[in-house]
Amino acid sequence: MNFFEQVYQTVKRIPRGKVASYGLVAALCGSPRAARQVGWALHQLDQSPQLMKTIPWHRVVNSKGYISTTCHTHTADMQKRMLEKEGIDFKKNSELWQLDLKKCIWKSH
DNA sequence: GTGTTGACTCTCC
DNA sequence: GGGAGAGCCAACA
Repeated sequence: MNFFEQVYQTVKRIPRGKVASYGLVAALCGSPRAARQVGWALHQLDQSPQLMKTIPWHRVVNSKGYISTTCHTHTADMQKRMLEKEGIDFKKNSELWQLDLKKCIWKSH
């Protein structure tokens, strides 16, 4: 299993209504400092509509609770709406949407 | 095989 | 406490 697949497996385990940071997902994949690769792995989902349906990519945000996607096919606004559907509260923080990381962070185990 | 690229995070100052 | 800079690591070209 390569790193990408591990990322996908890990993200799939995030329960509804919870979020994880890139760093957390990376750590669970065995590379605590590979947060950027997690972002990249999720970026690749862009090219597999099938995987995008299966994997809750929207539950992954950066360590501050901000959405940091730059992708045109899945924008920050789209991600925010999907998370709101799952019961996660957002607040507007100087033109950026931020969620309460302390409240919805996913703790595995 | 080497250099570049990121949807990040940590450590200083 | 907040911002800037450096570090990180796997996939691509």
